[in-house]
Amino acid sequence: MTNTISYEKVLNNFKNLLKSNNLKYTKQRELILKIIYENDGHFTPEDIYNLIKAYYPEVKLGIATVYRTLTLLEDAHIVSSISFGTQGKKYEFGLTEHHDHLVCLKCGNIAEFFDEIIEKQQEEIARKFNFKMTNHIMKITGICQACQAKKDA
Amino acid sequence: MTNTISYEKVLNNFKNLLKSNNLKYTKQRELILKIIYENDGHFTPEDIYNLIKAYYPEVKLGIATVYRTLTLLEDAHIVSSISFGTQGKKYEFGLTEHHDHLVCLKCGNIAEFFDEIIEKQQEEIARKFNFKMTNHIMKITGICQACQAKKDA
DNA sequence: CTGACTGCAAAATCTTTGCAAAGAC
DNA sequence: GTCTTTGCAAAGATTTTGCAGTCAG
Repeated sequence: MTNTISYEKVLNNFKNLLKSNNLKYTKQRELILKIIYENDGHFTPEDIYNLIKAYYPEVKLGIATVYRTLTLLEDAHIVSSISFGTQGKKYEFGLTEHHDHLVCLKCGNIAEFFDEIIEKQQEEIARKFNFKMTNHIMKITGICQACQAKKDA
Repeated sequence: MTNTISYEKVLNNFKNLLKSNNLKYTKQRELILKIIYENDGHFTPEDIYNLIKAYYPEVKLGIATVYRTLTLLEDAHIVSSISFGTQGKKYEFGLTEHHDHLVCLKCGNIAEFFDEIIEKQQEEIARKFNFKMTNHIMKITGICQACQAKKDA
């Protein structure tokens, strides 16, 4: 999903968040946010770790910091995650319009969509159950068009 | 969701499945299926392991067998699973009508619902993307009515 | 300076695997 | 009897935690 907020604004958001929680602004935290913002897509913590190692080899970084920062960013709703059972989670930039996912079982690619009717119905259902909805996810799994086109298997 | 198929039929399904794949019918496999069928609900592999230990203390059972059997049952669509990120999966009996879930973040309870409109829209979206849908899940997370009623925190 | 942050390695979870003994057919 | 299954314990995979040194404010 295309980013609708400038990186400048996002970074300021983040800085303010840190400041107001007595947390520190560090190079590692900034780069983790930046990588996710700039590389539109869905990444595992390890992906993010590797990307930073590749793009910014001069920066010291441990995988634990990636995990800790992702938790921080997710709590602040700056990133959001999508779970893959045993195979962990993937993270994406979260300050876009809400959307759901189509996950290809063959190539692992993730497409996004937004459907007004589904959103409305979800709210309706939560209301019906007196359920205070804080989040909702929808994931359609199957085979994407590209993989269907491939001859093999 | 209430079971609409008798245990007898389910068991026969399973036996046939085993036979036609040259697999063996064992006490452990039967009990795992039975526990899931009889205790309507959502269970972790460990839950299932503990339930069987409690109800059938005379049967020898290792947790690995639970995992192996759940994989088998899920492949056969006899059970289905719902993922909780790092915290593993929960399994439920799968030969019921399709339905989605409302997961309470406080008490972990899972409620179920079915919405025709959402189902239709999902198919519509898959069609739009030329996506061959094999599965779809929807999970609404939040606070259930009971937990909202509790005074604390 | 002071308290938060970091990397590292160890620990914790959850799940899978290797293997010899046991069991189904 | 043969080939699959099982339990156990060890190994894997992913994520979290403890800690001493480092760094931001």
